[in-house]
Amino acid sequence: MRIADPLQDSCAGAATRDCRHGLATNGCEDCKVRLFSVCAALEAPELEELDRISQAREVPARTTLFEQSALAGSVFNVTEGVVRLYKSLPDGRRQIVGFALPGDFLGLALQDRYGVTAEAVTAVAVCRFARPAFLAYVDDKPHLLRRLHEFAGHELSLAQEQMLLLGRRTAEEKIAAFLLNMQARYARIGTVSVTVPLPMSRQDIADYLGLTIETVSRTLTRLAREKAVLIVPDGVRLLDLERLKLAGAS
Amino acid sequence: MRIADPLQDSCAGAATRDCRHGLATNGCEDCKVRLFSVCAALEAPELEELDRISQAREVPARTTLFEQSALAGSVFNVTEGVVRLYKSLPDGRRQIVGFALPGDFLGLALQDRYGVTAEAVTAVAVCRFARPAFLAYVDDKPHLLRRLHEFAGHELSLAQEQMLLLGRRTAEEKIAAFLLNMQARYARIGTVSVTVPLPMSRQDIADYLGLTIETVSRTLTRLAREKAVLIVPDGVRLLDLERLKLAGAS
DNA sequence: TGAGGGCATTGATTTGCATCAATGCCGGGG
DNA sequence: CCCCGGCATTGATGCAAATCAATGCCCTCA
Repeated sequence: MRIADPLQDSCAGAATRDCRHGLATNGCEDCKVRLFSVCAALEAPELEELDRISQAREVPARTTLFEQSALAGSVFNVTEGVVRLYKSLPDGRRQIVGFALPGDFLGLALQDRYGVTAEAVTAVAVCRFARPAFLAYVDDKPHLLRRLHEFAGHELSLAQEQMLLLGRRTAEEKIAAFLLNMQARYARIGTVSVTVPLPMSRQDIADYLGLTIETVSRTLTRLAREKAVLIVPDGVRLLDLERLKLAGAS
Repeated sequence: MRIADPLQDSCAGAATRDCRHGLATNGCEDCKVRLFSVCAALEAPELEELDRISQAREVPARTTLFEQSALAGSVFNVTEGVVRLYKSLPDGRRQIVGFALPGDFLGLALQDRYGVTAEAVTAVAVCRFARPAFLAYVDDKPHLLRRLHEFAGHELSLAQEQMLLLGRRTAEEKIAAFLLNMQARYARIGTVSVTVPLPMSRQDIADYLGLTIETVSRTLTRLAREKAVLIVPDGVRLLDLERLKLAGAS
């Protein structure tokens, strides 16, 4: 099966990264570069152990990786594709709390149950760790623990930023912030381009920003009409960054 | 100075808790019970070291403990009172991302800058740790690191729940969920009562739930009119829990 | 090739909450 | 005692975004 590659756009040459477990940036045969990985320096014996407890897995779009309130049996590192994380209300209302891109960890909260559901938006490749093995591996490595903790802290910061967005920003500000944020995230994993890939549906974007599909669509077309963006297949080209930053600034 | 005590309400006898640093539940002279503290078992020598790097502090209402994007120099544990944590937009819009009650930690994200501003809502007592000392103390104690990490994971879960609330719930659902949540939190620190203390202003509640003061006020009076709650000075008495849970359930 | 389903766009209309505005309550200070 | 300022409540009105509804554009598949 061919894996959809969100990195391919305008970055074909440099996009050949396939770190299997996302935990190292050096010493690992499989790893090229992963700037935002959890641990920047693991030694060879540790890496071998890591390889033993990790398991690469590829799944097609719309696959559920784990479900909210299920027993948290695995920790995942996304290596290819996009995953949506969401919570649902009994009546079907949905809030996407984040999109995981290559390099992101899932289930790191280290609680006994998952707090969200994780679904592949595109075809996805992940590296799976059995939780007990992962915990055992991590437990006597303070530098790794520290790093994981910082990672969690960063996640929390992002969540708080998203609360500000959901609670206090207008539709246009939400869209602008979302586009700029996606561009920044793709840039970090190697896709530097004014064209931001948007592999998720309008419904996903709406459920992430606390809007409806119609409002997302209208706001995007308005931004396009005003020459702030250009809507292209599966993405958006950012034209007037100043205009967007004006709306989306933190 | 007399410290305002959110625990006093209907719990006068059991409310004599004054854990100075919030990091232990046994072996510590100063500690009575702190069920949700970070570490349930620290040994005597470790506690002495902890005491050396901690510093009790009492501040009046409206004091700023730290400001968004300031260098994170301290970690705090709240021992008395209520603290609001918020982010602001340049034009003054504000989103409160959480209220810290006794036992809660502030600045645990372990990033070099604070992501939010922390202000005392009531008079507040905190235990302050210098960050470098705290990090040094914690660094070679894997069990503590683990516990801190779990703590951060829990925070993240709460943040995600709040995103669902901000993005997808109606005004009435937001208020109901808020009241039930506050009751649960006070119950955990010893105040078991149908009367939930609300030491923060309507503006604070509005900024927490992504509403306006007027909507908060109207929704509360509607709930009161419908006999779901009874509004009392500095708080709300919950009358019809079923009705509230119907609206506020996760 | 054309029926049918999924998704996005666009328009018309409604509505939940915000905004604007007035009043009331209370506590502190002269 | 009364004035004042801060906060909460309540009512009238406005508006941004939701809802309802129609259309179009791919796809896929028979």
